[in-house]
Amino acid sequence: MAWMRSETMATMKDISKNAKVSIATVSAVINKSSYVSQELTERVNQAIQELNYRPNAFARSLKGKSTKTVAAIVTDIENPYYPAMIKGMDDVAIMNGFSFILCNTANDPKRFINYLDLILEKRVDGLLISNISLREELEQVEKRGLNYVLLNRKPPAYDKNYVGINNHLTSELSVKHLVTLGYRNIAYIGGDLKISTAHERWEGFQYGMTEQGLEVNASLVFHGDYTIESGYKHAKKMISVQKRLPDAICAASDMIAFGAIKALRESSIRVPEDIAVMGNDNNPYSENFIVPLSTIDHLKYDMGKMAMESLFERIEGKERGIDRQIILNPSLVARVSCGWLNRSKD
Amino acid sequence: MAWMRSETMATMKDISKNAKVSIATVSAVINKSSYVSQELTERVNQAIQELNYRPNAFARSLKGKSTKTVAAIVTDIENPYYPAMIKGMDDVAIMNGFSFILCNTANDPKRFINYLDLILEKRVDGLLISNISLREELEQVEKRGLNYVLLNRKPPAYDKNYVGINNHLTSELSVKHLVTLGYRNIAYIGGDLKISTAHERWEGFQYGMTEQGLEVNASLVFHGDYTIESGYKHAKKMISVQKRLPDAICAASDMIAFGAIKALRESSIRVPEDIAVMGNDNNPYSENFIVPLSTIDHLKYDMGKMAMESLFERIEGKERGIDRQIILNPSLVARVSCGWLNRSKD
DNA sequence: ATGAAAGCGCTAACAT
DNA sequence: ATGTTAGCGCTTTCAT
Repeated sequence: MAWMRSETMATMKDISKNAKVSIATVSAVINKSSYVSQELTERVNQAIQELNYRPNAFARSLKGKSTKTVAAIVTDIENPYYPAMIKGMDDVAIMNGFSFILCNTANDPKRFINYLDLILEKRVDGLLISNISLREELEQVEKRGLNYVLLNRKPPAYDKNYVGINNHLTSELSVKHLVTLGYRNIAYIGGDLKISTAHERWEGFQYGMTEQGLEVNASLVFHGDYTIESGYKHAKKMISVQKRLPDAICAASDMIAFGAIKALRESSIRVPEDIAVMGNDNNPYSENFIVPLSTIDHLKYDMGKMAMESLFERIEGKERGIDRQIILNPSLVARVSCGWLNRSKD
Repeated sequence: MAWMRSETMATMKDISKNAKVSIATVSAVINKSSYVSQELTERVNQAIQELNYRPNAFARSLKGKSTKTVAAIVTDIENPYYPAMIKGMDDVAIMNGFSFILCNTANDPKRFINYLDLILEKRVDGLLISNISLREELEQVEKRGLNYVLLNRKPPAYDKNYVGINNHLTSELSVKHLVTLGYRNIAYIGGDLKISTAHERWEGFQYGMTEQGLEVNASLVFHGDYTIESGYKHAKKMISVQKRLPDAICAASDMIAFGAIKALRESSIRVPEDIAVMGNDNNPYSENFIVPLSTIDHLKYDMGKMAMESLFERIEGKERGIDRQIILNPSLVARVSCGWLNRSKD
């Protein structure tokens, strides 16, 4: 009765009995690994249909080497930065006939370690990790001998398998855009400097300012984290402390920009009329934000895609697989939060 | 050399040799399945440390019954409706010590079938499916004898394992909110009626209108799909066709509302001053949308969570597991797109 | 308290 | 062209 939920699925043995052939023949038919006569092939296929047979992937990879499985550990699937990235990974995995285990740590370091062990037990062929900032976390990965590539964030001075975007350039682009539009007195609200991307964006900001012949005003620099709350808090502080507001804010993430704009609006300061705000990362929310946010796009889908491709090169190349870093270039997305016209300010 | 990426990991046999005990003893130590002397236990643990051993989950579930794995098939991980739902599922899976395979079909029916077979081959213990609308798709699942629970959407007249929200009520709530605020001439822009949720929301709208003693004006009703584009298109059409606009729009999803508001703004029609717009589903974008959107919250996280809990009941209860449907109640989230005050319109 | 050995479902080398 | 058989890593009786 094919329609019944059979507690134990049919096995090759069942097929071989049903089709009155040997197990090896069944295997040969399924894997097309050697010639089998028309007749037996049919009998076997027939039996497979009848018994609703599906090979057991475990038994298979017990013998063989590969489990045809890859995994990814990401810090927060609810953060809009990641879904596109995950889709990029998944698409490539599928394309290669691999299955893909997604592990969401929800920013819990304990869950991270648990996942590492789980992945080991599942004998996964490769692992993508989005967001390792601490060298110790990386060590946990390496000491387990996992085949991995890092995504997005990386620990200090890491120079191996990594795919990310040129964060330094994101800020340069921001500054250049702002300056082109006529803004010169620019505040910076950044992320946690312990995170590589935040660090790079901050460096890029300083570099960009210098390049434009501008000075970074230390009283207009804030470091927090990539959240709405942090952007809100620091903008509030800036508003209350400064007698004269800067004419632009360069935020290190769109979330920060959202928070800053909220704070600004609460004080009836208009964006972009009174002050320009530049985001960074092109969050899917940004286009339709209260004020459509000018920002820097990060090619998140491609990041995931290329990271997975890179991982597959390592998997294919077995032990070898030369370490390499892929750095994607960001691009400017001009919307309305920075205005469009050259305004002259006294 | 523990730091080396060993192509083949240590096995129980290796441990047993290293610790000079039998394989059975190793197994007993690892699973605490029978008493082992202090001394041997230590020797075994020692060897496990040294060889960096991790049990092979495959071999394990080859013998035993359960693979300790669940899967979920979702239609679109990039749609902001789902990440929270997925997190709910994942959290419960983790809690139960199961691993969780996420399958994203990207709305591709072929990928759906492929995933079904994959899941079968991996001998997954249970499956969650968000978004089956077609009876034929369900049949594919059932004929494979999979242990599943449906989420969010369901095929017509489906009365088995399902977790969703009361879509009928979402529209009732919308209408009631609108009417309370003084709106009476209400347009409806809905989704694809072949989708259960869209159908239910449309039914709920009609019911709600009647309940409020209002008539549904057929020329103000549009059915499309849950996208920005669809909302935009139908609002445009309405604007161009109607000599006199309704005083409110009830949209069947936040995306539709976004699109409608876009169209409205393009025609310099203000929201909520000139027309109120009500969303549905409380998309994470909505709070900070161009005009913060009043909408109906869907408890997406809980949907995922409860669906997974329901699935575990089925897994635990083996073959049994009574079929049941869990319907969550939505709630109103009043923001600015519908205004706050009772306005009198002639 | 410990160990030997059978067997889970499959693949692949070897026989026939 | 087809079948026999030895493992893969582990769990689990069953002996000792």
